[in-house]
Amino acid sequence: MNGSPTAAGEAESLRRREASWYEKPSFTVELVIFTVRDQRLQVLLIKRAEPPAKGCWALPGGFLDPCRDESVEACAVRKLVEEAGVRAPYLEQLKTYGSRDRDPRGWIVTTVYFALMASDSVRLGGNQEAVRWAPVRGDGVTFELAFDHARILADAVERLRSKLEYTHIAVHLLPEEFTLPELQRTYEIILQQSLDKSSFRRRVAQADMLEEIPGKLRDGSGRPARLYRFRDYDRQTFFPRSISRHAR
Amino acid sequence: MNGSPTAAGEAESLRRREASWYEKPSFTVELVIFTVRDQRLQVLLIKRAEPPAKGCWALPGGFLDPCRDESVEACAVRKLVEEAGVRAPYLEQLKTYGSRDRDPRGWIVTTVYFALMASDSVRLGGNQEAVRWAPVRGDGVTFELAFDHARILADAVERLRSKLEYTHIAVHLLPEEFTLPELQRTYEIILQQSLDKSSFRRRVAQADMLEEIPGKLRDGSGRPARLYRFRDYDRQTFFPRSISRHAR
DNA sequence: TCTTTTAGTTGCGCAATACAACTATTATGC
DNA sequence: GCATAATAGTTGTATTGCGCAACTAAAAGA
Repeated sequence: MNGSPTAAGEAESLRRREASWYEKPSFTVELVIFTVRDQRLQVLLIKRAEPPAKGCWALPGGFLDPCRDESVEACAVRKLVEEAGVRAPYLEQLKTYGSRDRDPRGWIVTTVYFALMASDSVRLGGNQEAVRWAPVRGDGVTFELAFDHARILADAVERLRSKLEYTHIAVHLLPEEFTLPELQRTYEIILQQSLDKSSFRRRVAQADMLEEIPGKLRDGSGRPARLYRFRDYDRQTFFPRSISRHAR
Repeated sequence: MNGSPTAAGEAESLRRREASWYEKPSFTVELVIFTVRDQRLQVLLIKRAEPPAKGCWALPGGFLDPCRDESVEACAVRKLVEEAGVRAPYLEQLKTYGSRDRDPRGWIVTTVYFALMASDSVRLGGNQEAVRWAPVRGDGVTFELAFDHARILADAVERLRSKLEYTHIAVHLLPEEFTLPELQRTYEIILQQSLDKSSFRRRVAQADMLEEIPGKLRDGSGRPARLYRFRDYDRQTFFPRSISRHAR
């Protein structure tokens, strides 16, 4: 964007800006799409149809198109629609990965987004056999992934878990209407530990993020649970414990 | 990295990968370098010597060099040395910004890193008049910045504040040896609120991140304060309160 | 109607916290 | 030297929040 303050740096930067032979790194966008199905956290993968790593499972994504894409985020939204056939449940930038050795084709910079969606809202697009949901065990899947995608997935899982600690994003993994036991089970599946019922409900109530849907109930084998809807898609903070609490 | 699953998408992606006329977006790295000086949070800015936005203050940074830079992070480290003349106090990836309209030259993708450093460790490189520390008021500086840098700075300030809530990173804004009152004042300056002394010290003690430097004291106008050193540069977690606490 | 199953609430003991008051150690002015 | 100011650091305590377990509630099915 701008040169370094040294004269040499400026000259070099200027040369690069104007020289058409200057080789830019390639730029791609990839997605880590999570859902919870069959009592497991799952991630959407695509079988690569072209080399390199042909036949390997990989995260969906591809090259940014400066003509069609208004922004990196718009590119991610476009790929979300193309790959998973969904609109915009929850999309957040995860991190950008870029180095000389992560792809045999050379210098590639990749900005990774992670998305959350309810499993029932997914309509997988395109060739069904080249797309799959893979259950997450520990910090990744049980088989090999192309390129550095195992590392990326591990980072995404870690981010998901840590955001669960202090935000409400788990609601985006459920359908629009859900029960508190379902919400708690979602937390437990992802965090891989059971939570205390009364403490969980106290937190949810304190945060005041859900509104009850009057009258409606969802029934299973026991007493039916009340239905709730997520109220505020903008607010994110959840946790009453932070260092600001020391303020006086 | 790979094409979409549809036949049309694959063909298009293949064409792009192989066609040399395909125009990639430009890629740059920029830095938000924070320090605390004169009881204020300050950010390092550079006066642009070239158009566009010539003469405007902007965040330091520049184009990635695929020949010299091993990775995006290595590029950030290089620019940190070039611009601020420091090694590696604390460097973290903030976010990637990319859209058609953020720079008049066209599609530019920028990965922004934010760095923390002690003000006494800074040796500003190059032309002194083109480099300055600017105090942060609210979520930015009091004057205009080039491009979308005001937005980027606001995001960086927000990230810094929120990380202060649950990590130790404020220690990187202080010299290697510091006192607890200095550390607390650093938190207060950035969070813009006063904190309770005994609670603050309890937290620091619980986290067990500092080691006392025996004997040494730093004296001001009253009783001298004990000196401490940061122990562990790797660990990050700070906060005992999280939803995992509901586990049983 | 009795048992099972799941939902949802209540009450209590323990532990963490906020707040305030206290002690400690230096410099400074008389 | 002694009182005072200034800052560092500790201690005590009322309150709050939390984990835990026991309880009630509402459905299905035998």
